[in-house]
Parts: sequence; C-alpha cells; structure tokens
Amino acid sequence: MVRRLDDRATWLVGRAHLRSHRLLHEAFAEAGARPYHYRVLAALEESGPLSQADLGRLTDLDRSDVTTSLDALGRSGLTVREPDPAHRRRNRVSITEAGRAELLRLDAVLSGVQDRFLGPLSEPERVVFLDLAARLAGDGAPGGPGRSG
Amino acid sequence: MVRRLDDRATWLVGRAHLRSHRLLHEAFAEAGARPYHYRVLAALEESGPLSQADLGRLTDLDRSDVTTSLDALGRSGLTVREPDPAHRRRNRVSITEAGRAELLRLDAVLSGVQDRFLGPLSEPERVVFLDLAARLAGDGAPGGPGRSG
DNA sequence: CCTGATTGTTGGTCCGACCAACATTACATG
DNA sequence: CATGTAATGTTGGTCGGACCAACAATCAGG
Repeated sequence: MVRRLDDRATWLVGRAHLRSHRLLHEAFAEAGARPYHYRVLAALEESGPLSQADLGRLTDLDRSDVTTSLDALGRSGLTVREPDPAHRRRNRVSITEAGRAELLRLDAVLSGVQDRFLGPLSEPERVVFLDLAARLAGDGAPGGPGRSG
Repeated sequence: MVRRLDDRATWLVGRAHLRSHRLLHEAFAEAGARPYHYRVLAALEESGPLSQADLGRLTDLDRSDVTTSLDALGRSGLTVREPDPAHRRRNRVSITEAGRAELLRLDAVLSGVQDRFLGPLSEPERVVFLDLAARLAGDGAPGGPGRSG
C-alpha cells in the first residue's frame, strides 16, 4: 500500500489491467489460444476478407505481429492467405469454417472472463464503467487522430 | 473497429491502460526516470527504511526487479543500501535527500499525466471512475485474497 | 518514367511481469 | 544443540505485448 499510488488513475488502471490480463491470458491459454489470435479472427469474421495491412489497422496490431499471428492461425487451419489478384503485393486473408468455430468457442471463453473480471461491480456500475473506460481509451494514437506510420 | 471487442471490459481496460502507459512512460522518460523507480522512491518516502523484500511487497514488484531498480537508483544517489545490523542477510534501504527531491519532481510529472489521462472525463466522472477502477483492480493475486508468498 | 508510398516479412528492441536456482542467514521445533 | 524450513538478495533467465527499422516487391501520381 503506497498512498501516493493508490489514488492515481494510471496506477489503478494499471492494476485493473493486470488483473484483466491475467484472467484473459489464463483462460485463453487453457483454451489453446492467444489474445492476438482472437483479435484477428474477430476482425476477419466481422469484416470479411482483408489485406494484412487492413487487418492490422482494424485490430491495432503492428504489421509484423499480423504476419506472425497469421502464420500460427494458418498452421491451425483457422485462416487462409491467398494472393490478391488485383494487387500482387497484397494478401487476401480470410477466416475458414474451422476459424469461425474456434471464434465461437473463444467468444464463450471471453464472456466468462468478462464476468469474472467485472465480478466486483453491480450491473449498473458495469455499464457506467464501460462508458468511462471507453472514453479513457480514446484512440490511443500519440500524434493526434489518424496515425499514418 | 471490431465490434466484438469494443464492448468488452477487458479490451477497454487494455486500451485505456495502453494510453495511460504511453503517457506515463513518455513523461517519465522525458524526466529521466522510470515507473518502477518512482514506485520504489514513493514507498521508501512513505514508510521509511525497508528491506528489499518488504519493498517488493509494498510496491508489488518482484524481488529481482527491486534489486535492479535499487542498482539504478543507488547509482544515481537517490537511495542507499546498507546491511541491516539486526539481520545480516537483509538490506536496509533508505531514500536520500536527493531521492526526496527527485520524488517531488516526479510527483509533479505524475500529476500532469493524471490530468492528461483523465482529460476526457468531467470532475465527478473522474471520482466515479477511480472508485470503480480501484474495485476492479482488487488485489491482483491469482490465488484468492491475501497472498502470502 | 520516376518518385514516393504501401505491403508483407524478417529480425530485432524495450518494458513489465514473472520464474528458478542459488548461497546465505534466520527461525522453529524436536 | 541440531536440523530442517523459511526468508533474503542476486543472477540469469522467460514470456507477452507493443513497438521499430530495413528490405524487396509492387502500386499510384505527377
């Protein structure tokens, strides 16, 4: 207990995130998955086939991390990379049927995690928290809206 | 924008933490300090001389991370390690005058970060958020309340 | 055509959060 | 007292997440 920390928003958010992250990581590990992979699967399922660059922008992943995630997901048959006929440098990434099934499975896992994470709050409090947290999340970009690099 | 993520508490907390962490890290780096070091200085100033193990428990740092933090802080003359006369295996760590001054300086930096981080919220909203976040932070221990190891 | 951006990949870095092992020392209990 | 168990500080790692730089290939605009 360090008083100087205990009322700092950055500290509290950090500790909350630590707990959230541990719950999430643990649950996903048990399910044989990883958070990055879930992000990718979710984006593909919701937006249809995408280039890796677009995938990165949607999921807030670096291009290089998209690459390695797709390597793993592809190895498990959850996604497919094909060359984009219109842009030969671009890949067209899609989710497979197995990927959709996996996503559903992970959706359930994630929901369980939410419940455990939000356990300390009542229903109305959860609603308030989600709103405030979303506003504090902002766009996260250091250089104002619409990062380009 | 991945809808499946945008209403998940874990995602929101993660993004909020990312923004918080970037602000904090940036500001501290500019001030020539690091978050771990601030934690240590704060604990020492508030609790007086401590063993490294106690320091770790107070700040939620691993013993090994306390060691390396104290190496750096000691090199800068902000803390002092002396052998504890009562327990020869134990070190008695204290903050120096320079350390106190540095802590004050970093307090100001931290306060600035809080303001920027909480910018999107009104004053009353901030109060609510701090309360909810503190409850979600819990004690962070994986094995139930009251970790002992 | 040439320049500048974009794409995917490789191979890193950095920080925070751990963990294991070890020698040393303290402590509880037989 | 002896003996085992716990705690301390240090070293040397691991892992995940979030990056960054550089490169070759390709596209898009002037």
